[in-house]
Amino acid sequence: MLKIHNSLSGKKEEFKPLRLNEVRMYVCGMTNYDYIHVGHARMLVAFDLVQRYLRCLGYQVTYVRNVTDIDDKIIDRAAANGENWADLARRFTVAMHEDCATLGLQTPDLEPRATEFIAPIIAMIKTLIDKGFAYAADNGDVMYSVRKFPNYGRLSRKKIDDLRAGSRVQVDEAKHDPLDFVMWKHAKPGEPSWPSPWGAGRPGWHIECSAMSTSLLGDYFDLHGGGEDLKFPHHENEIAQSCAACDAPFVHMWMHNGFVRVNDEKMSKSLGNFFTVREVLKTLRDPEVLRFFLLSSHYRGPINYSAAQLAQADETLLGLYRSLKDAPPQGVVDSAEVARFRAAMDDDFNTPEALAVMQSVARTLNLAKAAGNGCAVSNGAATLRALGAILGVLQQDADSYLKRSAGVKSLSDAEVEALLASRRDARGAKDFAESDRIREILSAAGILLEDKPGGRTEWRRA
RNA sequence: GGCUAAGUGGCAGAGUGGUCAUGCAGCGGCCUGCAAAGCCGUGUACGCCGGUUCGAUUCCGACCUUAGCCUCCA
Repeated sequence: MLKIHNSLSGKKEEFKPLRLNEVRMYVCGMTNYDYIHVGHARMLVAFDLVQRYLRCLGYQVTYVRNVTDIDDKIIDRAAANGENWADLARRFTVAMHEDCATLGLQTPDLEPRATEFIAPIIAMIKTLIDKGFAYAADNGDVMYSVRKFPNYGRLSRKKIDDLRAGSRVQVDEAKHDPLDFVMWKHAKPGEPSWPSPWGAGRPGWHIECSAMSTSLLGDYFDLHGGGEDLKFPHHENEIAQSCAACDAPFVHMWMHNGFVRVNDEKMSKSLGNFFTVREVLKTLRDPEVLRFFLLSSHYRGPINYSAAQLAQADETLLGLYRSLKDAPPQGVVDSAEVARFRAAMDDDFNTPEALAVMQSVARTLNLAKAAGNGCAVSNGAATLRALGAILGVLQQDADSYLKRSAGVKSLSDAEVEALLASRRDARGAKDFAESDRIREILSAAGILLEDKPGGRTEWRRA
């Protein structure tokens, strides 16, 4: 039985799809005006995992992750670059797709872009005006009247009056109430715009997600996810819009992932303490290390990003690949271990616990190796790979993974093999001084050796 | 100020009302020509103070600390 923490109730709840065997989920994706950073990667990986596991449980999943391709930041950045805003958004969307693929993310079933949904957006705004939830302001913007929506603040547990008291928002003269938010922004000269009943303009961020999600998934769907920082006001506003426009509950369960921190501070563009996925990947043996690192703590909690942490993830993952190495194929998956793994995942996607199960499978496998029990070895490897497949890790060839290095290769594979051949001769002649000398040379070049029974020597890169 | 999370052994990180997380690092051992890897063993861990309880790291309350949201943000 799958339990998911629902932000709406603040508790773990049993997950039951609204339609039999079918799960519809929407995740707030990226506004693409720059390369994605590790914080974005965490969100992306977290919901990729949710989606994978739901499929693994046999649900037919429709996973929608949007792209915001029109927005103030895109316009500003494009202007600063002297670039066309649409080109800039496209360029960084391509880059995001590359990064997603590198991180082993599965492609969402649908990836709507805001600019493709202008008509539904306008229709929804119209409905909201007709129903009295919104108004066209004097400056040409269309605003949502927050106070008209009775449950406003329910998701983020905020009271409207508290918000008002603590509000640091500069009061916009056009707003009837400082809390009201913009759904349609009138275009200033030179800005990209679309025609609308309220004049040329562009959609606000919140209405995009309301329109895209309900257009594609219906008035009431199963899961809606995003980063914790979107809970307020973005998701709160989505609820206000969608519920009011559709007269439906909108979303069954809300999921929010925790932040990536750097020195105990949120990693964010505004603080400037961010690391792009691209630059981080350059320092790693394999992109899988970053994915594994992200999986090593629970998706709702905070995770501290540091080179030391990444190094630890690398070391642990290396150990798992070492277990997998030289295992004969065609093993039988151990259903008891799968059950343990699933129990962990069923508990609100507890990946650290699931990883612990994988460690115990690895130990069993190592034990079988030591005992020379080939059958148990291949079964263990099959199990480990099957569990890894659910998380999107451990699917690579073990030997080539181990021979990969994080930095620049100082010796080619052929050079390593040549040195090993001389060392083998020296060992054969019991010239251990020479043998150790060669091992030192290799070690200095980042090549680690393992002598196996029968005079065979294996190697990997540090 | 309001609201929300969180404080676990050297580090990272789960979890639980009373036996074990797990990984990395350390220490001892087996194995090895020596290593490495692997295996076995090994740590008076649960912010502080009260309360409930036969028993609390786990439940309740206060307090302290940190982070986040209240403005764009994954």
